[in-house]
Amino acid sequence: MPRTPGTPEGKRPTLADVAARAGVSVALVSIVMRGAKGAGAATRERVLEAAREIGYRPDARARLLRSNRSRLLGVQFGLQQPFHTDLVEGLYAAAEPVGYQIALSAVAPSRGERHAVEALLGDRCEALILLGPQAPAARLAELAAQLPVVSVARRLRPAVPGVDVIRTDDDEGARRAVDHLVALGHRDIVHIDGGRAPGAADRRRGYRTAMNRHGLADRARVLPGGLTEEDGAAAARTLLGDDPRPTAVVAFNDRCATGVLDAFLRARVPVPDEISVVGFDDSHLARLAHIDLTTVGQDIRRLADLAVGRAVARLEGEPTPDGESSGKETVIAPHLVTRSTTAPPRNTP
Amino acid sequence: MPRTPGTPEGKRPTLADVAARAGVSVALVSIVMRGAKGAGAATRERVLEAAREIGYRPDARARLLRSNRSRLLGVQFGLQQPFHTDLVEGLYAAAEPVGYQIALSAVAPSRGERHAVEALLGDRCEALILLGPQAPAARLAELAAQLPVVSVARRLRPAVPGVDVIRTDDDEGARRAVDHLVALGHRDIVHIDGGRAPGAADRRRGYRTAMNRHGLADRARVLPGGLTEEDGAAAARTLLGDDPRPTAVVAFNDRCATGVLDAFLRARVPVPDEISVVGFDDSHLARLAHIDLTTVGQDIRRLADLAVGRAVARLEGEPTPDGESSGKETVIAPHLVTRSTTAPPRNTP
DNA sequence: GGACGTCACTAGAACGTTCTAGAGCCCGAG
DNA sequence: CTCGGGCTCTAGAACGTTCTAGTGACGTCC
Repeated sequence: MPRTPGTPEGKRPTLADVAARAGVSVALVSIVMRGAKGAGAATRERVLEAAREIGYRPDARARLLRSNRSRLLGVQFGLQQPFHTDLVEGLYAAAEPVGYQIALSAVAPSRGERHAVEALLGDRCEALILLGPQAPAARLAELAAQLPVVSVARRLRPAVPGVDVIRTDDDEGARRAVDHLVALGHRDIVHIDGGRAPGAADRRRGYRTAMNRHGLADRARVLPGGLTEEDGAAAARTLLGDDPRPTAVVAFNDRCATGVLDAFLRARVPVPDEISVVGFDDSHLARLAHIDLTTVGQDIRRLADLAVGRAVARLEGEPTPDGESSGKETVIAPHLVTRSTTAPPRNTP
Repeated sequence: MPRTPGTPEGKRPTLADVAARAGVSVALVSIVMRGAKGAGAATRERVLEAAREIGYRPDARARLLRSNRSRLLGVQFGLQQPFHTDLVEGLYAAAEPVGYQIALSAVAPSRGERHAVEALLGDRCEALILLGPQAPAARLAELAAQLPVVSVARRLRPAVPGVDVIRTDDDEGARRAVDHLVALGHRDIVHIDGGRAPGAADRRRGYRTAMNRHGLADRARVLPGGLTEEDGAAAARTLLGDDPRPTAVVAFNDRCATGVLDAFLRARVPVPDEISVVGFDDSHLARLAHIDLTTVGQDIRRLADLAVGRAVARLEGEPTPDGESSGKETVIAPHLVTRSTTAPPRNTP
């Protein structure tokens, strides 16, 4: 087995090993490895060479232990949620340029939020970025007392002190979906909601507001849904039984919309000819050529950038302007992505 | 802001703080916190009480730094791959009872495997569990020289010294799919493959073997596919153009199969009446009521258990039996999950 | 020619744990 | 009574880093 020669078997090389080999002090090696100033060019090269030779790799933990900064952002996300995984990718990208690392902790059926957060805290993360957290406000407040907490995609009403919120304007998103459909000529527009999921209440409200605004209050109808394909399909089956069927559906999210699409397809109800469908999230799913779903896009890249930005701002000074730290909410405007699942209703008056 | 009183603002409590409060030595607190023996019942209670009062939480990093064990298993996975996320959940579950933690590092378009692994190594993981790694064998060998490496779902031919492999018998899986279809009466069975994806070659081979075995060698046909819905849909569209259409399709995985299903649905080709479809993985997707896909199930729970088991075995002794450590391969048998996308062909002779 | 800067480098103390020795105590066996 | 052995507990040294406070050596400025 290829093992670097000169290194005691099984023990990974440390600063001291590099220092010995390069004939300098440990402190100087530390300086070189960090790229800090205070080392001559020639020595620097010599140290780097020595490090390369024995395969030195800095020990992140020891490093963090000493410098009381871990430069670690803890991210809690749902393993099965496409929107979350997209977001995680954005977070990685956003954290690197500002010199932070991401520590991931997944929430899954067998692993609750509590567990996930405990792991992150044990890892000495400096701040927490929680994607769509379900924890009660009190718990979030408790966490915020210990370290900066950013909630992404979960609105907090009333605001929780110390918890920043980054979210898409769900309300506005649902309104845009309705506006789009109305502009196409639809009047019987139904909403399949997301139940108690984060953002669901806002989207419901946005839908109602828009319907009212267009004088369609009496036609507004909200069907209980959820965030999986299954929920969407179930709701769609309900719609299939209706006699004057609605001509358009605004679904809670893309997964839900996909379920709707599928149910219609199976029932031989052509989309968008007989019924239009709008999703929410603009996830990978929606973009697949064969689905090509009209949807409300959340600016994932921006959400991620802002989440990291807020956390970092809290960490690096930002001298808690008023009072203590009130918990700032940043709302991003969504945008409608028009694809092929929406069209004017068949019998436009 | 609620802050634990008695603690210096902004600094998290340490063993020393607990010790001071409980009036004992630091070492004793350490003993109590670890649940090690060597502390009296009364003192133990008193220490725990003190810890609770000031909100003490052990510092994982310092802990690991000292005891040269990190008890950390580094897991590399693809953010967008349902099969991987399912597996990750299983890994969490498998690691906990044996006293190990999981450190996650995601691979995404913007974040290559190299990057992901570097992060894990920096975190001082004791072993690496790589889900469907694409890295060249040489790279894996290099890693294996430093620490135990387990490759899940990627076969290594020839075996890489020091790298254990845990995988499903892809070959057998594809054979079972074909057997099932043949038993139903199908003869024109096409395979939509996974290109260069891990496992694809084996599934292709299994398909061919089974076709031969049933005397259908001349009807065997492999269409280039891939691992996304899009790939499946594209291949399905090709099939739609055929005049004597095949009566059954074995897709590389569930996502691919879903794409196939969708394309057929849109073309008004009823499944399974006119054509049967089999997937691979038995992912969440396949189980959705409205998809209800016949598929080849991989025993995810078992794969996860074994992966953790192999890593731990390497770590805890297992005195490298023969020679050095040859790299052990464990192959799990897949099972066919019959759902509603397969049926006898319409015109059974 | 002394005071002062700057530059390259170093010694040694942190950081928050765990671990190794060993100290003090009480109890029962001889 | 003494000895050994078990308990409970403690002091202090690790672990691999970074940071603070230097030490010399060499210029530069009046």
